[in-house]
Amino acid sequence: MKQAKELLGEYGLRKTKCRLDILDLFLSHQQALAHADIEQVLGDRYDRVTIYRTLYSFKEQGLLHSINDISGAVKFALCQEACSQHQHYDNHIHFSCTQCGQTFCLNEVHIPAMTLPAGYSVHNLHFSAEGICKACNARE
Amino acid sequence: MKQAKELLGEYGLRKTKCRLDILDLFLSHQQALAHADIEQVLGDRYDRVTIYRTLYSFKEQGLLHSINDISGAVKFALCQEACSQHQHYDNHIHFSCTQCGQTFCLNEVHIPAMTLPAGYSVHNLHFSAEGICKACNARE
DNA sequence: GCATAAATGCAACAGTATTGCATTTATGAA
DNA sequence: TTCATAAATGCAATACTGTTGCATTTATGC
Ligand SMILES: [Mn+2]
Ligand SMILES: [Mn+2]
Ligand SMILES: [Zn+2]
Ligand SMILES: [Zn+2]
Repeated sequence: MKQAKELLGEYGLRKTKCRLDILDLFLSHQQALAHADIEQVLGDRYDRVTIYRTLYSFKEQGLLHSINDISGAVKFALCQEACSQHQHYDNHIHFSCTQCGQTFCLNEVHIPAMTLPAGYSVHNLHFSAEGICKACNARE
Repeated sequence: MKQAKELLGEYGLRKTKCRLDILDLFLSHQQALAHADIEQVLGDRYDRVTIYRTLYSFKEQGLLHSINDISGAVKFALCQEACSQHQHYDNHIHFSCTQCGQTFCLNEVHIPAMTLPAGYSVHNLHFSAEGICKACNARE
């Protein structure tokens, strides 16, 4: 797995303590993270506004994509493919576990093609599934 | 189209002025409505908290379903099929227009079947599309 | 090391949603 | 129709989420 430091370089982002720590969080977790999740871990070290702005910068540069979670919360996750500030390629499914509340990117499941009624121009598709995740199922 | 009054009766909801007016709004609009939309029309007549609680009651009884709109706003729309307080059957697509900001239920487009990786139990699927709606396309 | 632009921290603010409680209202039974 | 009761409402207070402006600090290239 790539180091936070070199990733920031690749994406044209300055290497600050806050950004390194936030990116490390994402690199060491498989799940999507909300601002509140990050604040819980790093809130005593960095201002909440800075965390917001960091997430926004990361998304802007194609390092993260945002997820409008089924719970209503906005979450963020690492982009898997070669996303850049010009184009995102995150056409995968998001799975939200109703038991543990975590959200995962299912990068291996692609969004199927669809035909909408005439008159509608589609620019983006978002597909999310809700249920019990792997870990919670295994725990029973 | 059914009258608001008889609908409230069918769904076991008391017939109050507020509920009748809010339900009338939904019956006379094809689009999904956010709390703010309703408040804009009825805010001088009913308290905003009452509007929140009305929407929640309607959803609870299976009269409305909520949509986590791509814009981040929570919107509500009439359930089409025989939804009840026990079970919702709203497995259709939601279309959000990036131009006019409106959200529509595309009840005629059903969500295709999908296979998720082993270990995940799926209980609900949510599919949303983003683009230019029929009306906005026609206007050009 | 230095100049500069970018990033940060802090305060203020706006929008959205929730809770508690007193008052009002809809409903079914008398 | 009246009445008792539970449900619905209005209002105030509060919490949560996100944004903006500005002074200060920091990373970066020279
Ligand atoms: Mn994702
Ligand atoms: Mn719908
Ligand atoms: Zn889980
Ligand atoms: Zn439109």
